[in-house]
Amino acid sequence: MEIAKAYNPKEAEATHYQTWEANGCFAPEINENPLAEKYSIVIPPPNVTGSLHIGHALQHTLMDVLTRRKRMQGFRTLWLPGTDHAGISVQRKVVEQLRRDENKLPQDIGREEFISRAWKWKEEFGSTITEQMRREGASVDWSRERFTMDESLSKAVRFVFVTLYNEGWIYRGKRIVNWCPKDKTVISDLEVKEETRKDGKLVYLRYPVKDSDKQITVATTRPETMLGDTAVAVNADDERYKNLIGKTIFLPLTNREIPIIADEYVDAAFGTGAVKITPAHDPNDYEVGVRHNLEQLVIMNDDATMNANAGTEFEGLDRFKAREKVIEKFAELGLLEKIEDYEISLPICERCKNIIEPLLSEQWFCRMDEMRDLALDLMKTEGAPHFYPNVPNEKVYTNWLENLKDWTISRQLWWGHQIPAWYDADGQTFVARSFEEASEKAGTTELTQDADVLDTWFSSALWAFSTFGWTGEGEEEKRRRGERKSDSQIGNEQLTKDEEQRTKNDLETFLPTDVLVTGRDIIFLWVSRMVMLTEKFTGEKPFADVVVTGTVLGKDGKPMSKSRGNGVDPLEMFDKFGVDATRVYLASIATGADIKWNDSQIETFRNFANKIWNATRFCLLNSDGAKVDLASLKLDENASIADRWIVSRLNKTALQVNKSLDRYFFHEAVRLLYQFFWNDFCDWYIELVKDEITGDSLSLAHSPSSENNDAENINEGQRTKDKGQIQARSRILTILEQALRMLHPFMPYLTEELWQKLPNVSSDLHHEAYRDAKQTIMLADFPLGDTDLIDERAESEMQTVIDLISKVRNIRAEMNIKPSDKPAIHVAANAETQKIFAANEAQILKLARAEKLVLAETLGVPKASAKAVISNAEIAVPLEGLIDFEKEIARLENQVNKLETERQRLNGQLSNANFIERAPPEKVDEIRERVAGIETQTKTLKQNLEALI
RNA sequence: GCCGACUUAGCUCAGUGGUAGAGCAUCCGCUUCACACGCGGGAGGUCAGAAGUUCAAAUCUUCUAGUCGGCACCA
Repeated sequence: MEIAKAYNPKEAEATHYQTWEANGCFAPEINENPLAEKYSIVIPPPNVTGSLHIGHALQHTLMDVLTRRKRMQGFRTLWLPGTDHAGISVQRKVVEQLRRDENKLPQDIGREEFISRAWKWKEEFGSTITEQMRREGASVDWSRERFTMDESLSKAVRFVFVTLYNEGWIYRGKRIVNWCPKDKTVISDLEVKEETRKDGKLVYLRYPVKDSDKQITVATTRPETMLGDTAVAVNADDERYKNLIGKTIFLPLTNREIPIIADEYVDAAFGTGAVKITPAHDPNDYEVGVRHNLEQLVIMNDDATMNANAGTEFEGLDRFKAREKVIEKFAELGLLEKIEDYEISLPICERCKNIIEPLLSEQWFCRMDEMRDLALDLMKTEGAPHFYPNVPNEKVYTNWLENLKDWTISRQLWWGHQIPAWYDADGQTFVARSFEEASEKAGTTELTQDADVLDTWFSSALWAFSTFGWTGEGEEEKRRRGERKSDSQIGNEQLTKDEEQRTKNDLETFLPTDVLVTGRDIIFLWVSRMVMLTEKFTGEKPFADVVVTGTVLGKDGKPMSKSRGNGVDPLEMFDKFGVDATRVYLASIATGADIKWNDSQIETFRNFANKIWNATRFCLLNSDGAKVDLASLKLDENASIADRWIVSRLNKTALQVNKSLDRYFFHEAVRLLYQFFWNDFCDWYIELVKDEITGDSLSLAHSPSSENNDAENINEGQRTKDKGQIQARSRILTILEQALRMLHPFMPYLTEELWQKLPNVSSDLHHEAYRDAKQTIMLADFPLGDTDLIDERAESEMQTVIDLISKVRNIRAEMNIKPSDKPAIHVAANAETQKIFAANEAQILKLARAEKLVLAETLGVPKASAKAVISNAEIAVPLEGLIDFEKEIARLENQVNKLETERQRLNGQLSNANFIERAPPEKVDEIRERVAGIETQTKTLKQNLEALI
C-alpha cells in the first residue's frame, strides 16, 4: 500500500466531513437501537454576524469530543447547532450597509423594508460560522439547525412573553435605564462595562438660595445634567444646611426654582454635603425624586444631544459640548467654585464602547424575584446544574442570583422579536400572541404594536427547549408535560411504547440536555436565564452539567482583541497545523483554566498527529496476511510479556480515558492517550515486536499463484513462524485500531483517514447500534477498557526489561560508545528475574545494541566495566579499552549521591517516632522497603566505585 | 470597598495529603530499514514569601506580596 511519509491534514479534511454528513452519521436517527439511551447537547448559538474565534473552537472541540465518544458508545446522540439573531450586531451591520451603499438612514426605508434587508443580510452572510464549523469537524446534526428567529422559536418567544405578562412577571414602566446614544437603545446592566478614567473632573457649582445671600455648592462630574435638576438634597442632620431645608433655589441658566430637600441618601461627610438631584438622569436621584415626588425632567434626546427642556441656549448641543458651555456660563456668572481632577469610572457600552447615558425611559422589564428563587432552589435542593469546574463557578452563579435585579427586556431596535403588545387609541395595552388575538381582546383592529423588540437574550433563554420544537401553543403541550411527570412513576412496562414516541418527539427525547459547554462571561446572561425559563415552562432542567471553559489569551497574556492585535485565528491554525492538532491542543487545556496561546504547544500535537500517521504507516507496511481482529488480543498462557503488557496498558488507558471524560477532564484524557500512543505503543511496543513482524518470511515472499506449487517445499517450522508472524501483525494492527478509536473524538480526520486504510475494517467493528451504517470509525465501538485484562505482573515485568535497557543505553551514551560497537551485557539477578530477561533476550540485545546477554546469580566481569543497578538486578557492561575511568567514577558517584539524598530523606521519616506510630502501617512498611532497596543498590554501587579507585 | 482565582524548570503548563512531571527551549550523541514533525542520553525546580494544622504539605488554614477576574460604589 502506498502511504505518504508525512501526514497531510488537508487531504483528510477535504473529504471525510462530507461523507459523514451525507451518510447521516450526525443525526440521532443513525442509531438503530430503539432502546438506546440519549445524549444531547445544544450549542451556545453563535451570533450570525460572527466568524469563528478561538473560544468557539475550544468549546466546539469539547462538545464534539463528548458527542463523538457517546455516539461511539451507542447513545442516541444529538448535538444541535444553530445561530443567534444578535439584535444589535445585525442591526448595526445593516445600518452600515445602507449608509455605505445607498447613503440612507433606516428611517428612509422604513421598518418593514429594513427587516427584509436584515433577513437578506442574514441569508447572505449568516452562514459564515456554520461553514467554519464544518471545517472544525463538528458532528452536529444540520437537519436540526435552528435560528432564534425561526417561526417556531418566535412562537415560543411570544407564548413565553404573554404568559409571563399575564402572570405578572413582565411589566412596563418608566425607569432609569442604561441608554446607548450610538445604538439608540436601552441595554441591560450586564451589557455595560466600566472604564476608569484618570482625567475626570469634579466640578463645584454654586446655587444661589432665594431670599438669601447664601449659596449652596454642589459637586458633579456631569455638569450638563444641572439643567435637569429639580431639587438639591442635604442630610437632615447636617448643621450647615439645616435651616435651609424647605427653602428654594434659583437654578442658574434656567428660570426655574427648585426646592432644598432633606434625604438620608445624602452623606453629610462626603463632598460638600449637598447633592444636586436630577431624577431623569441618575438612578439614585430617581429614587430620591420618587420619595419627594419631584418632577422628572428629561433634558436629552435619544442621541444624547440636549432637548428643548435644557433651554434654547443648549438645545441641540451634544452632551459634552453642553457640559463645557455650562461650566463657561457658571464661570461668567461667578458661580463656578472650582474644578478638581477626579478619577472617574464611566459606564461604557460593551459593543460600541460609547459612554452610556443613564436616562429615564419607558421600558419592558422582567421581574426576577420568583425566577431567581426557582434557580436558587434547584441549586439548593438538587445541586443543579452542576458546574465543572465547580470552584469558583457555582459560587459566582449563586452570589449573582442572590443579588439579581429586574431585567430590562425591551430594545429600541427593529431587528428581533417585536414585543407582542398592542395599544389602542386610548393607550390601553393588549398583550397577545398575535394581532388577531389582541384585536379580539381589544374589540377593535385600530391597534398599534409596540415598536420595540426583545433583548436577544430573551430568545436565547428559551434555546434549551424552543430548539426541540416547543412553541407553547395549544393544550397539547401541557398535557404532555403532565404525562411525562407520571411516566417515571409508571415504570418500565411502558418503555417500548414510549420509545416509539420518543424517536418522534425531540422535546421529550432530548430535554433535559446532558451538558452545556460555555464561557464564563455568559453564566449570567444566558446560563442562569435558561435555568429559570426552562424550569418555569417545561418543568425540566435545561441541562444536567455546565462545563465552563476558560479564556484563551493572546501570546502577550492579555485577552485577544482586535484593538490589541493579539488575536489568533483558528482557521489560520487549521491551515498551519491541521484541524486535528488544533483540536487536541485545545482539549489539552485544563478545564476552565485560562491559557496563553502558545504555538509550540500546538506544534507538539501536530507532531503527535504525524507520529500516529507514521506508526500506522509502519503497521501497514508490515501487514501482509494480517487483519484487524479483536480475537488477536485474546492472549494465551504462552503470550509474550510485551503482548501481555501492551494489552494491559491499552485497557488501563481506556478505563482512565473514560473516567477522565466522565468528569470533563479532557486534558487528562489527552495526556493519557498521548503517553499511551507515543511512549507505550511507539517507543516500546513497536520496537519490541519489530523483528517479529518485519521482513518477508519465506512463504510470504511467494506470490499467491506460486504458493500452491511450492506448498510441499515449505517445512513445518516455517509454517509455524509464518503463522506467528501473521498473528503478531494482526495483534499490532488491532492494538493500533483500538488506539485510533480512542483518539477519534479528539482527532476525527486523521483517525478516519488511517482507519479506512487498515485491512479488514468494516461496519462489523461498529457499535451494535450502527451495524447497517456505512463503515466509519466514528461509529466504531469506543473502548471502555476491561479490568480483567489489566495484568499488573506483566506491567512490572516489562518495567524491569525497560529499566535494564535504559540503564545500558545510559552507559552507552555516557561512555560515548559508538552505535556500531556492540558490547556484552552482564546481569546478576535471581532466577525469576533472569527468566524475564531470558525471555526477552532478542529485544534487549536489539534495543540496547548489545552482542550478548550473560545472566547469572553474581557478576563476574573485568574491572574495566561500567556498572549500574536497578531495583532487582545488577548490570555490568565490560568495556575493555573503551572505558574512561574518571567518567565512570563520576557517573557512579552521581548515582550514589542521588540515592543517598533519597535515603536520608526517608530515614528522617523512619526516625520520627510519631511517623511510625501514626502513619498507616502500609506506609511505614513501604518506606522501610524502599530504604532497604536503596541500601542494597548503594552498597553495590559503592563496591563498584571502590574497585575503580 | 466586597468576593474570587492564580503564582510550580528558561518558556507554556499538568499535578487537591505520601519518591516534583510534560511539551518546547537547552546540552551530548545518532542518515538505527514508520517517523529529523524523528531516535537515544543528560542537565535544569527552597513548588511567590511567612506562619500554622499534620507522622507527612506544591496540595489544607491564615497572613503578606504580585498578577488577573467578577460585583458594588462613584454628588
